[in-house]
Amino acid sequence: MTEKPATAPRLRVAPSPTGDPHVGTAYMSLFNLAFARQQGGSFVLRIEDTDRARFQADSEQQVFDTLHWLGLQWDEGPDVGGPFAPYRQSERLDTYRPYVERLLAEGKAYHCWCSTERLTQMREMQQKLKQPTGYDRLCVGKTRDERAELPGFSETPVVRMLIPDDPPLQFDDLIRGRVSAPRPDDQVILKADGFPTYHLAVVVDDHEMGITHVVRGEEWISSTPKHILLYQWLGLAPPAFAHMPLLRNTDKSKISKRKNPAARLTWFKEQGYLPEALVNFLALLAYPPKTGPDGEDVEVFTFEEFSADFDWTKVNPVGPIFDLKKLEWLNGVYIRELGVGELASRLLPYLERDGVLSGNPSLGELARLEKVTELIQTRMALLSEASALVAPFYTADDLIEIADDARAQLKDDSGEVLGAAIKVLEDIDDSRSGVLGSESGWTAAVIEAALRAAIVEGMGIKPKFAFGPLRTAVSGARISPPLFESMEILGKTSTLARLHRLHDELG
RNA sequence: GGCCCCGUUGUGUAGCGGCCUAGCACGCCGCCCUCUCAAGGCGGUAGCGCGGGUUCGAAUCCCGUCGGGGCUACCA
Repeated sequence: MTEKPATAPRLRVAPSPTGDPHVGTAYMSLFNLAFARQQGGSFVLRIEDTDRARFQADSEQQVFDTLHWLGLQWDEGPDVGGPFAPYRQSERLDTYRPYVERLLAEGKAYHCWCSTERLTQMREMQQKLKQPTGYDRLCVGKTRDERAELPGFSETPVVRMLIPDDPPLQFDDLIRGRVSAPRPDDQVILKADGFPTYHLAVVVDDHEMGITHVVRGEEWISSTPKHILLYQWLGLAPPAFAHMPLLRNTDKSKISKRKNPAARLTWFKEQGYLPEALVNFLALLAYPPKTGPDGEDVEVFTFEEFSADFDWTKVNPVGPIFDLKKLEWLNGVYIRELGVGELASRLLPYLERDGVLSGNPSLGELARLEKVTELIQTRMALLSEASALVAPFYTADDLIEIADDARAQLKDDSGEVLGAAIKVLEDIDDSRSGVLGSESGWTAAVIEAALRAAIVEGMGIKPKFAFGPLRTAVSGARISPPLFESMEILGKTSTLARLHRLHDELG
């Protein structure tokens, strides 16, 4: 690990393991990382697992996997360790305890024995009376026994902040400038189960871990006064804050897994998005692209390029709608930029998943895949789209199924066209010739010339209708990779078998 | 309800008082290329929420209004 200067910034992302990793976590990680790298600082991954009710055991590993997949690498974290370990809040309970004791001793916090039922009732009443909601301080200044006399008592107390009359309600934000926030109520900082709430844990850990910049979603603006108050009470210098805009669903609400499948990070991999395309896309949300030499926007770029001149003040505070259209386009751009071999190997997991290839393809199958990949590289927006295009090349000749829409396009003369094609293709010599001899007569160019001569010129049929039936016979589909190249890859025997099959069927 | 954040074409953005008859990209539409579909090339469509100010001049500044969003938990 390289040595960081003492003044280098330290940033963190702090997801909670409560289910499928959220796209917002990747979004926050990206901006945190961009700044950390630019400044030669550190990026920390901390797991905020203080909510034992929503905790999901496999979620943490999924966070690791998805962020790794995206190439957003952290310097310190639960899996890689670091000077401020542990990086799971559930393992840091002893760290929080003295802070709570101190606040209690200094009268800045107090025990509260109010039951959940009483609290709920109180809140409902406040809402009904259109009063601001907030704890009514029934427990302030009372001992356990005094409180136990009153209704709505719970044996296990929580600890609450005693918010003063004049709490700090403004702070400076790197993105928004001077920001105001609501007056907090007496927030719980230690739950009945002994776990801290987010508000206490985040302040303590950010301090203990030397975090200099707190970058998080806009949803936290209203909680920031509580955090600043805690910093003040504990005599700590608060970090710099940057509140990122929230990603939105199409209806402008905060992006959610229920309304938007793209809120789940794992979804992108399933769908066949490239991680570099997703990262690029995320960097375009609420952030302007650079301008090229001709005044054009440069919208395709690497993380390094993004990081190089990243600037918080350029972040747009308006929450962008997460619209997949541009991401699909970007994905296509990245697919086209890949080397053919690289693309083919990235296709493998999808082809296996869709049953096109086995998990252990033969050398011959792989060689063919590379040839096919070349044909379909410009024909995909998503990696998962390859399966349908590739499948005919790995299907036995007598198992090619003719799709309904392809069959519907066959015309009365399709049989004759197929017959003519068969006749002329049979005459092409596909034997390897010459001593150096890798050349065969069975090439796309030769095939095309023969077919054109026989059908287009010989029969006077327009190319579109001349080749349609052949495409259907060879691929079983209305849309396919280029026909002549496909025939070359399939080989003479296979091509003729498929033509014969449809020809015979049409009578 | 209260408090807070925000408001440029369908989407992402540029614009920071005159260079704006508002630029770029994606999308969409059309044309070209063409064996299908893509890719590629060319062209087109569409926007400053509204109302007041300030100013010689406002998308840009101020106020109001409307609209959207967030928070308002012993969730993060």
